[in-house]
Amino acid sequence: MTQNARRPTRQRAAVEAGLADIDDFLSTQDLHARLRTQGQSVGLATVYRTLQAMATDGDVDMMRTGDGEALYRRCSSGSHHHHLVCRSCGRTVEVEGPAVERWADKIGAENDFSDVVHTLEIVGTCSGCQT
Amino acid sequence: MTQNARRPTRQRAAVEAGLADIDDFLSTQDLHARLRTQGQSVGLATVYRTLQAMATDGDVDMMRTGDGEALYRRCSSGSHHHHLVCRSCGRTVEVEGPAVERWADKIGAENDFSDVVHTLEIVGTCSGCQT
DNA sequence: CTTGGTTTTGACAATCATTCTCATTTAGAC
DNA sequence: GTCTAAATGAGAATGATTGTCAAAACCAAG
Repeated sequence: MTQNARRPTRQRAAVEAGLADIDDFLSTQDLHARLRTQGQSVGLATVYRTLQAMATDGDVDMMRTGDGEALYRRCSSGSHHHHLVCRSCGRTVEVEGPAVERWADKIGAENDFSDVVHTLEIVGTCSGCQT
Repeated sequence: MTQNARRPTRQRAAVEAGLADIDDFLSTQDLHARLRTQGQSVGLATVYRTLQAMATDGDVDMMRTGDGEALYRRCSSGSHHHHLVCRSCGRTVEVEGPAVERWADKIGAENDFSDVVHTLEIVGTCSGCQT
């Protein structure tokens, strides 16, 4: 399914390297800015294209902020997990739920869906942000 | 937390009525267009504000398309559920997972997060769209 | 029924992430 | 080197969403 027919280019390498530096989710714009700061010259459109391609190939994790912005993070080598995010300060806790994974896969199978993936996000107000 | 201090206005009623007509998810823009077609005069910004308010108050379901667009649908009388969406044709199946609800709440509580809500979406390719 | 204070609305400008365009530059194969 | 398809980049274009702010609607009190 995942066509690894992507060409290795300087820009792609830069994106991968930039992603490797960071442990958090960051937006395409952020990554682009970072690369620029580091003196790497990569076009914004290219960063968009590359991140999207990597997401489709499963090479990075992708999630969306509450207002629909796409965030990417280097794939923590297969360990699939989800996030508990504070709606106020953005603090993020990674959580795992094996049961959820199984449940999602089962639901997909029951309905004859293939290549099933799922996104799950828990949002709340963290203790530090409660008035 | 959810202030039901919203004022009943003609526009709010129109939005609610428009939503009641439809069984599917539709975008703010769509709803606005529909209302216009029906001769209802409601400003676009108002539809945005109203839908968002209703979503916060839990009066409508909200989900996001793959490209981040917000879709709303009249809340099927409080029954919280999730969606299995076909990445190709957009066909949507509603699914429920009580265990997931409990799990999400537990995770929130364990981390001292309050007002915990969660979003979960399962995406796959439905049987009709498999090459 | 007026008055006054507040909330809501609406038209339109402004934002801003993302996508598109298309000429130019590469990577890879021969 | 030569050729071709894929990749890039600069900037324009798109399009959903949000901001602005004066005018209109709501509600409670007089």
